[in-house]
Amino acid sequence: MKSIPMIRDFIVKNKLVLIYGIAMAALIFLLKWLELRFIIINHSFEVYIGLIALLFTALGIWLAIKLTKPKVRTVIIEKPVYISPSETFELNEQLIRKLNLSNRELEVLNLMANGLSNQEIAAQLYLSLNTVKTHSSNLFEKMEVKSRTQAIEKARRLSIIA
Amino acid sequence: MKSIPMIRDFIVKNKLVLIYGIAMAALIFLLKWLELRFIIINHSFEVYIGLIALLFTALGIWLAIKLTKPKVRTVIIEKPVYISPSETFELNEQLIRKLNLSNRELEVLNLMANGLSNQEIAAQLYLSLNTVKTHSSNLFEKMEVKSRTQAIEKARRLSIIA
DNA sequence: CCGAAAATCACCCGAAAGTATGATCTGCTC
DNA sequence: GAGCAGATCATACTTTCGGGTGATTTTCGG
Repeated sequence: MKSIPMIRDFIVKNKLVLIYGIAMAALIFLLKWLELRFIIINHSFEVYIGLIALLFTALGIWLAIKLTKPKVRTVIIEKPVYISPSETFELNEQLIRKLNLSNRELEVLNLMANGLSNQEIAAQLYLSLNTVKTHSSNLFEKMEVKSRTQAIEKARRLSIIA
Repeated sequence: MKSIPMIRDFIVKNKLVLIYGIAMAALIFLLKWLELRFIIINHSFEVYIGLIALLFTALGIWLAIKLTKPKVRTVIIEKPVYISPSETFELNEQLIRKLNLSNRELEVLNLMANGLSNQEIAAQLYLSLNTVKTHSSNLFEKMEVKSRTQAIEKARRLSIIA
């Protein structure tokens, strides 16, 4: 019969829940007992409710903390990945065409990816700051991103830039 | 993806909460049944108590989950190294060590490189916006850059991030 | 246990980034 | 020549970033 091992397995897996359930039952019966014992506590009803609330809040906190998985120390694993120096990188022309990025927008994108600010890009391309902003705004809209860092990340992911 | 352990963790947590909720309900209904069967007492009172207990247990769980510091997870740094690595490799090692970036700073750097805003990084790491700013400021200083895009670019160039 | 480093958070402020809108100007095509 | 898209620039505005400073708490090695 498999039922015995299954039951044991169930018990092991749900040990905490079972323990808690039993504790719950005990607590509830204790409360019932208290209630019966001090049946004349009409005046301290609010105190009673408050105690219940406090108790069960603590119980919830305890439960959550108890069942939250143990803390794990942060470990830095340095994992060297050797890659070939041969430039297998190809600009994804098709993708660029699909995104419908203009030349200027691509230039701006590349300079962005090199860490240049809008002001520096403007100087590099002999444009005004406002023009760079316009290009970058249009770029973000076409790429469906909301910031230069997202644009850089997506462009790299799509192999639009090196 | 770093998010997967967190998602799994979230699911696990909720599963436990659900299990607990069901157990609670079962216990309460059992109690009610017992009460109806054998005792004649004011009904609404126990229902009220039960609801209070449920509510505040949920509150406790929520509080604990919300306020508990997230467990730190492993930071895996993949370092692509080009062939003829005898010098480049050492150089990167030295640079990384010389830059003396802390774990948190590296985490922030990686999330930055994924295009996240400071606000999003704060949410991801369960930090305040101010803390993320502090980390990024320290990061920029250590890396000798002046903006997040420069940090991303330099980190890529130095193979500190993928 | 103590001190240093790391991590956390707060407040203020200026700079940069990003949004929205509109206006020229140019080159191309129908 | 009309229409159109790209490029250019502007103004005005909101949001985000980054620097500076100071503070408390955690963590960890000696």
